[in-house]
Amino acid sequence: MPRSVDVARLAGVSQKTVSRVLNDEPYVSADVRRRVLEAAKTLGYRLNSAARALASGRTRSIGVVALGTALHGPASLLIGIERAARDLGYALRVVTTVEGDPSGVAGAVSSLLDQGVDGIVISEPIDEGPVPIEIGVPVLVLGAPPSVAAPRVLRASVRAHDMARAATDHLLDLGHKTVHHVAGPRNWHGARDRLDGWSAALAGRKAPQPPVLEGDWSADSGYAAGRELAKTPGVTAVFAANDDMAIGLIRALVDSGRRVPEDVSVVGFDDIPIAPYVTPPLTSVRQPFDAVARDGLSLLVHAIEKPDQAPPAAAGHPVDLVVRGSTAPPPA
Amino acid sequence: MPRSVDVARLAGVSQKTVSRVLNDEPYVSADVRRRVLEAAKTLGYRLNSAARALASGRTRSIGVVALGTALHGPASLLIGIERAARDLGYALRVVTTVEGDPSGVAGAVSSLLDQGVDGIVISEPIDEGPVPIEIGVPVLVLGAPPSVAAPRVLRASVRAHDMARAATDHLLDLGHKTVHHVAGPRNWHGARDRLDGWSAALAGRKAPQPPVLEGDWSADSGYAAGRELAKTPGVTAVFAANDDMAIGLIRALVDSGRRVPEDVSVVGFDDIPIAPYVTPPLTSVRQPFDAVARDGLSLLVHAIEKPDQAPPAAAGHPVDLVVRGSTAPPPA
DNA sequence: ATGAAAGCGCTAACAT
DNA sequence: ATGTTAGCGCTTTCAT
Repeated sequence: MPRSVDVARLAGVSQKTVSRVLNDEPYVSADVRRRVLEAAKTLGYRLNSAARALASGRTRSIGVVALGTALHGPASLLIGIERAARDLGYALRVVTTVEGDPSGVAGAVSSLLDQGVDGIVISEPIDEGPVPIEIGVPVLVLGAPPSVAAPRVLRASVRAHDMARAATDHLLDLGHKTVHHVAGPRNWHGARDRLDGWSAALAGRKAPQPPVLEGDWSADSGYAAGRELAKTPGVTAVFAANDDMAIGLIRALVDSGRRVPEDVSVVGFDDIPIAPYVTPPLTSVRQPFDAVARDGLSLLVHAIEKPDQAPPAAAGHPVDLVVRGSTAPPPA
Repeated sequence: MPRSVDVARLAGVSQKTVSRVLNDEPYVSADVRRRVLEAAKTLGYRLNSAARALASGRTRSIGVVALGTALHGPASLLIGIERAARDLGYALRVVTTVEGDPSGVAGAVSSLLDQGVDGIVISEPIDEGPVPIEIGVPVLVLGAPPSVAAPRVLRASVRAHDMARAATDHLLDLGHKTVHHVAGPRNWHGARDRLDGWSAALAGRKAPQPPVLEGDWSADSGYAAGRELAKTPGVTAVFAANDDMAIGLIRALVDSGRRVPEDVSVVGFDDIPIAPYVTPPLTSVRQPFDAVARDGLSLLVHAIEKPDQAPPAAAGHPVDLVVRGSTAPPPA
């Protein structure tokens, strides 16, 4: 493997100058820069990241602690984090956790610290309690209210409460007297936020609060909830906590002889890629995973690179309700 | 941050001895070992991985190139890879690619090489063609036939062909004259393997090969295929290339007045967590993602740590067909 | 605008 | 069973 001295020799400059060029530092003449880059290319030279990390004290990498699940939301968020990190010039190191393992998050954080990351992202959709470990680098907590000890703790999340409220308000605006809710598992904070947003919307209109059905995010649990709701008199509008459940719900309603949206309107949550293609096309609220990941990571990188400056204010993404064919005014 | 000399001083030994203890090297007395570990704990000492990597030439990390999708299969495999790597004592660095980006895989590999990984896993369910970059470390290719240049190229994959064949044979064994197939997207090699296995099973029994319907992995595309099949006379058995499509397919059949499994039997593929809980419980073939990840990574780690020894033979996991309520003999 | 020298904190090779 | 001595390949600091 060629080293920077080899490049320097070939380009006829000092090793330090090679370092300058490769790090885009100022005070290098255009001619020298060109020669260095050419020499590097000729030799197939790559900067040694371990040496750089040792000398500079920074690894240019970010660690992520994520729940090991293939569910749409968590997996999409992880992908968003990777892209955002890469766009900001950071590599990503990932450690997954298992639901219900109490020491999981702390252990994962510890292994990231061993690897020497410049910052840590904790993306745990299920609240696993405080993280009992001292973290010496900035931390970004996604979704959950942070309960970690670190020099700098940032937070970013989708505005699930407002999004759920908008979904519910949309149904109320159409004239529905109230809106039923098929919630996600209680221990997911995202599910709780949606429940609260739904509840707040109903309270805001003084609409009655029907009992909540709880699913497990799967289309099938939505189907079961739909069978239940089809038996319940007076159901004209339902807000499901994710699109999969909404799709199962619609099938159950249709199987039970209720038309969607003529008899019952349904709103989902996530706006998954197939939402426009189901029958009827699903009204949903888009989860801005990429945007949240981008905003969160830019906060984190800011904290890493400019530790003494205050973090820039989070933008806050507009709620993106996508109205399609699954919602309509209630039957006359 | 404390360094190993600090630990050495506190424990009253040389710095090298600290290194020995922390690396589980032989020739350290029990007493010294205890003292060193205690001193390390007292100081809250962590090995500096950059220094270790620089001195040893190894990073103890593995890079993964994975398609950036939240679909069940790819996401599950990624999680399996992370766990397997961690169990083997390696950290994971992840780079995602975007479908259809021709230079994506090469670029991702290049960025992993810059980070200095000891080995690379390429987990791309869609064939993106050969990877035009020289890789100086062992490579594990998951699923696809490898077309990369590296000192050592390993491969691991689920036996999708045999699994599809077993699923199809199961239906033929029940007495069905033939089996229809709802395939995945043509550009996914997993979809092609399943198609081939299905086709081989039919050929093996000299059963007629009905035209194939192609879905996009979603329950909804399965539903569309089901509507189509419900119109086709003589359909008594269907093998769907994944469980989501199978579930949509069943709903479509039921919506069209066909009973499952009395009139039509359906087999899925993946054995996702909810497969036992749908109605009727879904017969499926389990994809052993964790096992494949484990096997593949142990091959890779072997190639990393013992470059001159031949790789151990891959075990090859038994096909795991889970028979549930969605399959039965054809109607009389 | 460029270069020389001095580490960063470990592991490797060689003592003892 | 333990210690000593050299680097690993960069960045940093200070000259020029």
